[in-house]
Order: sequence, then C-alpha cells, then structure tokens
Amino acid sequence: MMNEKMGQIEFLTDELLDRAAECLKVMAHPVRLRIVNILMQGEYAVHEIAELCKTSANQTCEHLRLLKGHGLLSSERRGRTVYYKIANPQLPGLIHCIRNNCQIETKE
Amino acid sequence: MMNEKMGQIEFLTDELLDRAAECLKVMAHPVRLRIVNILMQGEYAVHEIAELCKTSANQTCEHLRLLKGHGLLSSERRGRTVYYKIANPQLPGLIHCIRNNCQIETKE
DNA sequence: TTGAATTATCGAGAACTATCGATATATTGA
DNA sequence: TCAATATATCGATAGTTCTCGATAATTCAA
Repeated sequence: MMNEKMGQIEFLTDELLDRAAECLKVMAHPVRLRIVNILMQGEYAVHEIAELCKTSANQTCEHLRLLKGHGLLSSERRGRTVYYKIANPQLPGLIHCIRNNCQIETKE
Repeated sequence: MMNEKMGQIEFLTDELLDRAAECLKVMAHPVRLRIVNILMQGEYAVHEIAELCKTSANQTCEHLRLLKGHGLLSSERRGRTVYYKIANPQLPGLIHCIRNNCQIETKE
C-alpha cells in the first residue's frame, strides 16, 4: 500500500515515540516550563523557584519531584536548603525549540 | 533577590509558556506524534493513518480533530475519503527537535 | 433507494493529573 | 530540647484525558 509515498523522511520507532510523548507530557505544564527556563540560568533553591513561579512551596516541590524523577533535574541539599539544577543537557535545546516552534494558536 | 543570577538567558513570558504548554499537551501522545511523523511525508487518508498507527478509525479521527483544532493539520475531502496534511510549517522542526532531545529516561 | 465504505461524533466509565490543606521530615540556631 | 525555616509527602477532591462501543453523517455505486 502506498509504497510510492515511502522514503525521504525517517519513521520514528514506537519506542522512541513513547519516550518522547512521556517527556513532552512532563514538559507540558506552564509552571514546569517556567522552572526549566529559570534553571537554565543556574542552580536555584526551592523557595526561590516557588517565588519566581508564584506557586506554593508544596506545588513547587511536586513539580520539581516530577522533573527530577524523569532525570531532567538533579538536586543537592546544603544546610536546610535544597538546590535544583538541570541534569539533562538536552533540556535547554528542547526549551529553545519549544520557544521557536510552539507559537501555535490555542483553541479547541 | 539574587540579582547576580539574572542576565544571559531570556525569560519567557507567562503567555508564551501557557501557549507552549498547550501545544506540548497536544503533541504529548505517541499516536499523535506518529500521525505527525507520517504526515511529514505528505498527505494521507484517515484510514491509511489508522492502519499505519494501528489504531481504530474513531480514535484516529479524534486525534486528527484535536491536531486540526489546534491549527497543526488541515483536511480536504475528495469523494468519501478525507485527506489530512500538515498545516503548520513549524511542526516538522518541532518533531526533529523532539526526536533529538526527548531521548529521556522514562520513570517516575 | 439501498447498501457499503469512510469519516465523524457521542456518551459512559476508567485512568490519569492537578490542586490544596494538613502534616511530616530535616536542619539550624537559640 | 524547642522553635523556626525549608522541603517533602499525603489524602481528598476536582478536573482532564483516554478509550471504547454505539451511532450518525457523507459519499458513491449498484
């Protein structure tokens, strides 16, 4: 069926698509995008992130936990403060790409 | 607070982050990623897409409707067949970027 | 006009995600 | 030890998304 259409463009594997969808689901939240955008400048404490994102401490923790759980961030405690930073080097590239390609109309 | 950290990297606006998150939510599904990946090769009929994605006709229609509703795809009926194609020129770039940057471990 | 093919929509239930308040844990300093 | 600060977790609720079967709409051909 439609063999003439095949060729030129690569077909992604199911496994890659599953992983990509999973990754996108994690990123598909305005606060989590904001967190990653902030952390592109360096390491920040949870309370600093919460303040910059205007979200409660516990919500901030949950977002951070999710991002960390997917290997996107890492954390380090120093005293009673926990600092988060970007752990996955691909993340800034993804953010730049989203910035350039997600200027898409929002409707349903 | 932490003024010394500001600078170098751009801060995205809330509005852009909201739109980006919305866009990512639409893309954050393996079948919808597959559909876009398929349509990067050209125009396809609904039943062809369903077959290639191994999904039922009605589910395929719903995914297509969602993607079309966000301006990512467009459709054209010829006879009793409806053909879909990519409507947003940014989409292939986003797919390439996802392909390159979403090689991320899947866990919780 | 009837039936088949193709696409689209609808409704219900399941599964998942977000949010919030309450509470727990960890660390420091008085 | 006690209180304060900072972070993390828990449980309930609300909201969203997914999936599936049923049904509707459109078009063509017999």
